[in-house]
Amino acid sequence: MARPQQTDVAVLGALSIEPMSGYALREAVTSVLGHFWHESYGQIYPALKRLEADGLIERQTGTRGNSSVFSLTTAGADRLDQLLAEPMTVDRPRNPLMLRLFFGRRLGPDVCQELINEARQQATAQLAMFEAIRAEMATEPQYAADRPYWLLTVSAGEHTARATLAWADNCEATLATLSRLH
Amino acid sequence: MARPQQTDVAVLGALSIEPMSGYALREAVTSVLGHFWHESYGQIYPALKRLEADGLIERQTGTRGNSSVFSLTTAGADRLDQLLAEPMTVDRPRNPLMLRLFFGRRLGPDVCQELINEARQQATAQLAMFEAIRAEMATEPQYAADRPYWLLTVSAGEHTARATLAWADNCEATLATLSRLH
DNA sequence: GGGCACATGTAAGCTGTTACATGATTAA
DNA sequence: TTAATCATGTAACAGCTTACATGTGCCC
Repeated sequence: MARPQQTDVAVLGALSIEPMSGYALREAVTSVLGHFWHESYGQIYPALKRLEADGLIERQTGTRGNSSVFSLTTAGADRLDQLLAEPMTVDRPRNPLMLRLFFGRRLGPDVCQELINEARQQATAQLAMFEAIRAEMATEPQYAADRPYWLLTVSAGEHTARATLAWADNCEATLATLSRLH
Repeated sequence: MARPQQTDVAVLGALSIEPMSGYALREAVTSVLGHFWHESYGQIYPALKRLEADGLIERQTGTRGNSSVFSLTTAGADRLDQLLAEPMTVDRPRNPLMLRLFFGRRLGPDVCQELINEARQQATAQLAMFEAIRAEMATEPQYAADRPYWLLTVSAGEHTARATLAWADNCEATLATLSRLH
């Protein structure tokens, strides 16, 4: 069937920025790609094993006893470019907040308002996080060539978060009316 | 472990609006919840079987030979309310477009621009779809009590789509500059 | 010596998709 | 009659999470 190996893109991509251990890879994916991507250890370690067996990455012994540092091989870089150029898999959305709001009549306007308030708080927290990411990037001159692309994803996150806040404001008025009619 | 059964929420929820067959259920989920939810036959039919065995839904013989119409039982309605009130599962984001743009340096500015143009077209198509949904809802007085909640989800989709368009405009300027430096 | 962060990996099991198999009804 | 749509279901498999098992090195 060969669905594009999305995990491979993330792993090879991260190692293309700089060599690191599986643990650091997970850290990097969580903290840097966290707002649009996710990988668990159960995905990462088998992926590293497979990619190593395929000659796409190389393992060097790290500074600690049992630790390894993985880096891209030439074949790995080619494979990454090939994967990046493949058509993207359609994302099948599953938004549990929307599912609840759609059946919101059963929950009532006040519970719906609480759910939306949660979403608002998350969006606010995200905007603060993006602010911090921008500040941090400005202090790291070594990634200058990648930075403009990274900022595209930060900007996307900011636009989405601000859209959530605007939407939440809209909802508030509607739900207040419904609540008054109780 | 008992992760909340999200499929059950969608199935019970849909049947709470009106009784229907498994096939119609799939249709309804795809067309009505499509912009924020998804279910496949491989999920729906086993779920219907299980929910029937648990006495949460009832099966009546439909108009066609082998067809069934499912409707909520009282226990099913209770279960739905219970599931809706449960905390939402955290969504683990996986946005293949952002993953590609993050490593966009390897693709180059022109390919990135193409990817963003695709996203823009999708957002435009979505806005047209939401327009159509609003028009259709206005002609269906029987769902008046649910409509305000449904419109919350439509509004969310519209805000997100407009945010995508604004973001795409932003990106275009950045990428045009990068392209000129080639 | 104890706790924490770093580090690697596996196994069980659930979720969800895809492809397949089958058949009824309706409209052209 | 034949194609499209309606309709039900299963089996194989891919993807992913969680929990577990194990160990190192550093700092207090």
